[in-house]
Amino acid sequence: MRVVFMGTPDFAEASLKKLIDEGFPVAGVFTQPDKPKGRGMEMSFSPVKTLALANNIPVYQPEKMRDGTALAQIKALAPDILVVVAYGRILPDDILAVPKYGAVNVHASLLPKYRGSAPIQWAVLNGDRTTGVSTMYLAHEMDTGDVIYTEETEIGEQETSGELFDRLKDLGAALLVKTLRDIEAGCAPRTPQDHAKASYVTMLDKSMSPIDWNKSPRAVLKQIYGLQPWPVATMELEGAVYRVFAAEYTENRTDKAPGSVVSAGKGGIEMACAGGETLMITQLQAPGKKRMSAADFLRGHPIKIEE
RNA sequence: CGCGGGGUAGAGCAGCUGGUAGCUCGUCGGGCUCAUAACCCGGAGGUCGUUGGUUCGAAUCCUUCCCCCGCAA
Repeated sequence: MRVVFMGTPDFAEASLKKLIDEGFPVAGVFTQPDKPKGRGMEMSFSPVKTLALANNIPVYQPEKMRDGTALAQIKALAPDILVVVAYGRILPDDILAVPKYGAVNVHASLLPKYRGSAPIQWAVLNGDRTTGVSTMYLAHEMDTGDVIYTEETEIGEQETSGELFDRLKDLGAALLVKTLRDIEAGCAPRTPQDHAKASYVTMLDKSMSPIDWNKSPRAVLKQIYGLQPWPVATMELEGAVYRVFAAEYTENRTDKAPGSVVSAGKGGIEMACAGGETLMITQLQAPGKKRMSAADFLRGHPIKIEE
């Protein structure tokens, strides 16, 4: 089964690696054009490109998908199937129609829930207990295609989006292999999505970072873990904005207004939330500093508790 | 040359209008206590990231490089 792979970030890299390891012939790889990244704006390759180069797989990085160039390249590669994982581009129908088995996609949610850009993060942010990965056929509209397989997994109470991301990319890769094998064997199921139950999620942005202490401790905690590794929840303390990385539930109650510091000690910084409940902040990062435990932070930044 | 913050005892910080360094915690020893993440007394621990320079003298001023962090992508 001759494969052409399209993808860009590490989530896609995991799937490509699995395909290579499992012996699928990958005829070519499409990935986003190189862009300057990081401090110093150095040019960098996408994880998928780096992996493809290391395996001597031809890499294609078209700027446009609809000017015919990409279509010609794909036709020349003559794939049996097109595998698209977090490529970051909408593919025109004429490209999807090239391979005889069509185009399949790995999506990090239990479709039709969480169609869109950041399904993993939103599953955490919304406090879901479980989520999963799905493989589906690509359709004209994004994430609406028929589902092939899904696999569910639990979300840890204090699991960050990044950690969940790492697990799901491997689950997705394994599910992709199963999907391709069964498609080739002709025994892959094909289940239309229940579009009435569909939900959509958008990309995260920094405006979601500031913590609203008028929410429940669990909602705040999920915000803290869901926004990692990016854009990271933030809180204001004595005039400065801190990035918050970890928190623990408490049994305590307080009369103080949400957002007040209830206590600050070795256990962390205890903040008042909605309904008199509190949440213990245990790891944060001051501007220009590395992230550190709240206890370490307090040694150099004693906090005055207002009665 | 994308913009900016920072590198000082094990940890977190202060000192930075130049005169060989201080705070909190930790650690070690002793004391007090039924007891303690409590309290008291005492001790150890730092070539102040690196290179060169200015100076009678630099953590403090200028310079080289390294590393960390945020923004932007």
